Amino acid sequence: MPAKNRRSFCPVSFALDKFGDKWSLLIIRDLMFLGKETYGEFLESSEEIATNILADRLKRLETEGILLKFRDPENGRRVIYRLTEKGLDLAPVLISMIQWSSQYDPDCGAPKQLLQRLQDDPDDFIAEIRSRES
Amino acid sequence: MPAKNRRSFCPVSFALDKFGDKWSLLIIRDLMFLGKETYGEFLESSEEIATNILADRLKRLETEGILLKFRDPENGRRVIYRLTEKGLDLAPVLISMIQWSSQYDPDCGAPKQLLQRLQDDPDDFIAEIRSRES
DNA sequence: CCGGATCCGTTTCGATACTG
DNA sequence: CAGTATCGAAACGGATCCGG
Repeated sequence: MPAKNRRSFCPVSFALDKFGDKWSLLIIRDLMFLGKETYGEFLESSEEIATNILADRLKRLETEGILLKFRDPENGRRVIYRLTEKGLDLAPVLISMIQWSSQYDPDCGAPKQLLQRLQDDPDDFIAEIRSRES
Repeated sequence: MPAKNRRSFCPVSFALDKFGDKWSLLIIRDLMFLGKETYGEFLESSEEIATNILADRLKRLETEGILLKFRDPENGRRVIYRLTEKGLDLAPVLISMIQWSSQYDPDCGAPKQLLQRLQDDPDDFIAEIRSRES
């Protein structure tokens, strides 16, 4: 049976407060699964986020400690965004969303190979995400 | 390395389109973890959703096939909402959000016992959610 | 009463144009 | 390339009303 003290159960709303809008998780997906890391690359995503919204969400996610921002040491004009540990720890959330979507829309674009791997050994996949540099 | 065909990778946005707003996942949480099943019970949640927003989200989630609505056979005036299979299959998403929140805010209200159980044997917990009647 | 629908002031979002 | 500024559109929240 469910918990009695309903008032104090708010882990879901804690998470939604951090990334529960229309765009934040898409940015995190870009970083985690599509290897993107610059403002311009996020803009290229098929969902077509507006520039002001993107800037706002990047700022908020940085404030939340989910991603961090720094200049490319090899190209001072390039700004790079990267997931922090806290952001990388969102991998299971993204993965379960991808699995659910694939179950109910097989044509949603998740590669079969990726799905198989996520099912067989998700921890291995997460480990790879973490180890990825540049 | 990330996939090349970025255009066609949209499982995350598929999911967000279904429940990626401020309220839908909170309703699903109420159904899945707090044993709520009526309009009035959803209104009592600490996030204080407005009546018009609640009605709209319930309708949308029903349209998406995530929950269904029917009259209480034992009380014709009572309307009951319940998760469908498709809705129950969102359990891993909710669970990973709860785990993430608990990791970064231990005071967010997830009972230690629940967390332990989710970590030890999540499938067992999901099975219980599924088997729950009334 | 319960489960909404309607109206309306306010906040937030987002498309576009523009800038350092 | 990486953002701001502006301004109309949409969503939200609160109050109130309505039907069974």
